[in-house]
Amino acid sequence: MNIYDIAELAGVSIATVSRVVNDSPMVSEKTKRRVRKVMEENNYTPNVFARGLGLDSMKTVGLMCPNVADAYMARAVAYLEQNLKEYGYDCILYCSGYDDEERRVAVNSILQKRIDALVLIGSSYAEDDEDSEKVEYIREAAKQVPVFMMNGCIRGENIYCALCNDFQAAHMAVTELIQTGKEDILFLSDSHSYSANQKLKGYQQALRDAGMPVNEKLCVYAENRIDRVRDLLLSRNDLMFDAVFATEDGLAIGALKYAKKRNLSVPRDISIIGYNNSELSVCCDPELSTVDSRGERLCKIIIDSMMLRLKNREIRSKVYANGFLVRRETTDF
Amino acid sequence: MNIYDIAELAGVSIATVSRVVNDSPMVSEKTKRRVRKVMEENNYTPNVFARGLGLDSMKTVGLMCPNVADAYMARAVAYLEQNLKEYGYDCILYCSGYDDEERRVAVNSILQKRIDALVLIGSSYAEDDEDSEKVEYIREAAKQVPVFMMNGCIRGENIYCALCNDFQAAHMAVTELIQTGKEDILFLSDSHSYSANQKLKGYQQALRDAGMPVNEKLCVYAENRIDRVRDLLLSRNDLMFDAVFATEDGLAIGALKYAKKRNLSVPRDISIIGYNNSELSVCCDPELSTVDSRGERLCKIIIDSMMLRLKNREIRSKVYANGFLVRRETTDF
DNA sequence: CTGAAAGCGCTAACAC
DNA sequence: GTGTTAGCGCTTTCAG
Repeated sequence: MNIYDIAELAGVSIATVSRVVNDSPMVSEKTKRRVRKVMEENNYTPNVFARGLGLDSMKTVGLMCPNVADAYMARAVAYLEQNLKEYGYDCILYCSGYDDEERRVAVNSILQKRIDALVLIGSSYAEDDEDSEKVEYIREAAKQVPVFMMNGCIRGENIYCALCNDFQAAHMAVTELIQTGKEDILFLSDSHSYSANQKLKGYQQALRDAGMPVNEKLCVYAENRIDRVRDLLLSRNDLMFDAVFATEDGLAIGALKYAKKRNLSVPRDISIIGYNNSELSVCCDPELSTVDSRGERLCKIIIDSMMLRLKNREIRSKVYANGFLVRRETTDF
Repeated sequence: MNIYDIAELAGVSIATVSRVVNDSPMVSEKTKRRVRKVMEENNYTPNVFARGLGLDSMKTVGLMCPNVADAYMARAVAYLEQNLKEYGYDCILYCSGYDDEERRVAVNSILQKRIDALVLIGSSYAEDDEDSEKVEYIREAAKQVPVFMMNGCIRGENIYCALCNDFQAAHMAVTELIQTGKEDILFLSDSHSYSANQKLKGYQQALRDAGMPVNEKLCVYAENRIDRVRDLLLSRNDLMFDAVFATEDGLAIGALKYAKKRNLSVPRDISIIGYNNSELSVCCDPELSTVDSRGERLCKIIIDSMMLRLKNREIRSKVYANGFLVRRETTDF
């Protein structure tokens, strides 16, 4: 059943049918009704390919992230998909992995689908060094479609970024720790992404602002796996700390497991703050204080800007949201 | 840059270019090389829409689930996407929500994208009553594309199901509980899906097989939210139980929180078993014994069958995988 | 082994 | 308001 069939059955031309499909105002209500009736009776739906060919768009946006199995990204994808759908856009999903070459390939593949916009989810798409050659493929992509980065930041034409102000959030969280009397605060991270580095800077600045020393040794990196983190901390007898600021909830829980193994009381002997306010943070015991990094807010910003951008309106190329601390049992307050 | 440009530059006809693109054997290696060179030099990629129009396929599969933010579904989506990509298929993602009407709409929307296959993730797509009118829209969809159900089961032409043998898994888990001397085992669930009902039957059968009574009161349903479950159990003073078999890890953790609040020792006073072997199960304290419901295995089965099916081979319409118990601290063993 | 040409189903400019 | 028609870029007979 195609447009010709409908046209014939309705006794009009295909142009008219097309107009009805696109709800053009230049068709009389009467014919519209008639054509619509035929379409419904025959359960007609326009062929998306033909439509795409003509319009060079299929109303699809590409969603790309290193790994949807990650809770943070999954939440973002869920939110974006949900809302994009309401604007009539479908999503094609692409998990790129964390490897640079894989990513380049992934972006090129997804571009071939003639998506209307691309959103890159997660801070791993941007190294700290904004001008790195490594992200040239993203600038290249932006020549074809508008690129939206969630928690990443690359300066460039047609690239739009929405980020949590990680510096501010980390500063706030660490300051909180300091105020409860903690003196040796461990910075625990699993990455050197732009975002992770912002958190590090916030951590360091908070210490300086409080007139405390910044001990390089207290900055440790570990794979984001609970058992690994626990074992690593257990093995580092050289480290003395009475608080942990982790850049991911998973890391924080690793620290919690470490504390338990060491028979340390939380938060008395050791306070812990995580990041992302994920489901994990309420599973553990005691429950984890954590920074809410405003995932939903960022998604919303991205969708709103995208819709404006697709109408060729001017939009801001960089928007921040402030994180806030969710206080639970792993900190005093 | 389209097929005509390439044809001209390579000094051949568009038909030949098309053949090269599709790696047809009826082109001499020599011309193939020449054409390929031109394509690469000009960075040519065929227009997917035009291609779709001709082939009536864009090598895309539709992935549908109620909610990707759910860890189980996110993992499934991640796995499927990853592997489908290797076969040259892209994924369009559609989160349908849990409402019946939404689902119907979702399936129809996704079908309009002319996907090559549809996979329905999660047991919520199938009610226990296999012949329910409610799932007619799925049978309807199967008339257009092969439908693959992960953990759902509907009998029908062109519908293929891969499921965890939840009956067996539940039976095994509950039997384990019984063997450690537990007598009042609570069945805790959040749904009446096909899958949830299989678990219930497994639970009941295990009790019967052990010559124990099946107490209807010990079968409770709650929303899958840690705090809700905890509060619900706290409020049910009429319930006496020394073990919990939960159909989701989240529910089990709710029970764990309940135990803690009540100052019950786990697993001595109360043993707990969850379901899905999710990340949550190792976050909590003590760590959760849980049924591994073989998500990856099911995904793999689905992909393998899909590839066969798309080559018009015969495949089995229903395949089971057996679950197994991951023993951790919430049970004795 | 290669080329010419007829679609695929729709949009949009143009004519009436 | 409505119809005619020329594309959109590719696949696929059918000839040669």
